[in-house]
Amino acid sequence: MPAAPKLSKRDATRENILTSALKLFRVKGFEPTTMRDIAKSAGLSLGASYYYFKTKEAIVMAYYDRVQAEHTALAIPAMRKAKDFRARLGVAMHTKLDIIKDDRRLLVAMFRYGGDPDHPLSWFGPATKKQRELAMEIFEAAIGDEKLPKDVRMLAPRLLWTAHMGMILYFLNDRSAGQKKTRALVDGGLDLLVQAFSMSSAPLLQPMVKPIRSKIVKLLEEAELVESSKS
Amino acid sequence: MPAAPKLSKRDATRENILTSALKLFRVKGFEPTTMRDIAKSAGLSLGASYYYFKTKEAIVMAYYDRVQAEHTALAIPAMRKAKDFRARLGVAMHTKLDIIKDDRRLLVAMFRYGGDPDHPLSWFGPATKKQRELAMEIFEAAIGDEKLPKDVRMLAPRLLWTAHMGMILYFLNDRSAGQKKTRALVDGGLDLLVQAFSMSSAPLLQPMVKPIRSKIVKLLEEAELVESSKS
DNA sequence: GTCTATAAAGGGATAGAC
DNA sequence: GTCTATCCCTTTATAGAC
Repeated sequence: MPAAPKLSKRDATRENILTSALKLFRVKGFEPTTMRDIAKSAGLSLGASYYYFKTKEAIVMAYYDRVQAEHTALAIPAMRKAKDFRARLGVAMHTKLDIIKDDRRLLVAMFRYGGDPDHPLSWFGPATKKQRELAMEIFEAAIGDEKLPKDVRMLAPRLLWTAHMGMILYFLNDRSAGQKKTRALVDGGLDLLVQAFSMSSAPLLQPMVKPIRSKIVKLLEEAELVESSKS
Repeated sequence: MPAAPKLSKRDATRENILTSALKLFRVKGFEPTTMRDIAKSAGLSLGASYYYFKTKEAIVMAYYDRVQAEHTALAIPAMRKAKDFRARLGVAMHTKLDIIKDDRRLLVAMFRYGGDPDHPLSWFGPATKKQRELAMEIFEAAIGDEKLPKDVRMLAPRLLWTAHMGMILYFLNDRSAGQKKTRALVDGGLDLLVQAFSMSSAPLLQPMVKPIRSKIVKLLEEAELVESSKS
């Protein structure tokens, strides 16, 4: 661990609030924890807490920024040591679960405004853009130089990001011990996915696969779910 | 239109509140509309409104019950007239969009607690079970007697329900005029889906397809995303 | 059973003083 | 930057009118 960087007073207070809030969220859940609880636990007034975090959800956002940074720091080096594509994908997904494993109660808040395009915390809005990009970089790295058709290569990071969102949704609802059902689903899902990738580039299957691939690409481009390749 | 069924006073008042609330939600959105607004607009006291709807979300739930009933009433007869599987699927999806087309602002409230297993309005909870089942019955009917492998046949309604949830999520975020991007995505998506179904049962492809199918079934059963077939 | 009126608990968010 | 006071809201509750 590097010498703890001297935190400005501002950052120290922020950190203090964040830590207190996460502790409470983990124990009581997101909704039952009030900003008054958080302020008290951090030894601050309610107003001061709002000075640092404009909304309760903003605290969860700050937590999630940290998750993303941690995920990058953990997954990228570990993937370098992984022996193949399948292994890299496993690392990408499982390290994410390792990081959030105790935080099901608080992650629900992240899913709250996904469907609401008018909300600043929408999944597709600018407030969450950096998080999306960071996450997608990890999947980018997981693919690495795996040999894939160009269009599949282009789609893959977003596909993996979407699968990873689904994984988190399943994880939130997974009451099995240690969320082992999620772990199993990830492993089985990735096996299938890798098989699909390899089929997508198998030379013998190209006559059947290629027109399907281009239909998919066209559909997603028109839906603006991926950026158009010709622009 | 059949002679308006005589509503009990209770039902008339409920209806009145619901109508007033929906009007406000459509104009102002879900969150900015207060129960006070709704009560005033319905010409009732705040207490009376709460007498009929315990929470603000309960109003949206009542709306969604109505959507489901309407969807059944609209889609089932229309599907009988449709000429084939693809057409029935198109009817199932597009009639849903027809019904909710002006209600993007209020449907966001339905997505709010989807990821939260502790919330009564969770997507997977008992409060929303009847809605899920009603929706799945429609997809059941859309499949009809289409010739499909037994395992695919079993999975298909849930697959379609999931796709339909994705459609709604896209729809909520679709700012194109008349949400025509959603319509196009549905059409293209269904074309691909039907192609996938037909490949799943094509005799020539069975050697390749069958092991994949059983892997998928096993995975979903273990994840309890479908009920086990052997029980 | 249906409703009004009213109060009050409790929480998110903000204004403005220090 | 930090605090107190305050606003407005959801929700619960109560007492009583019809």
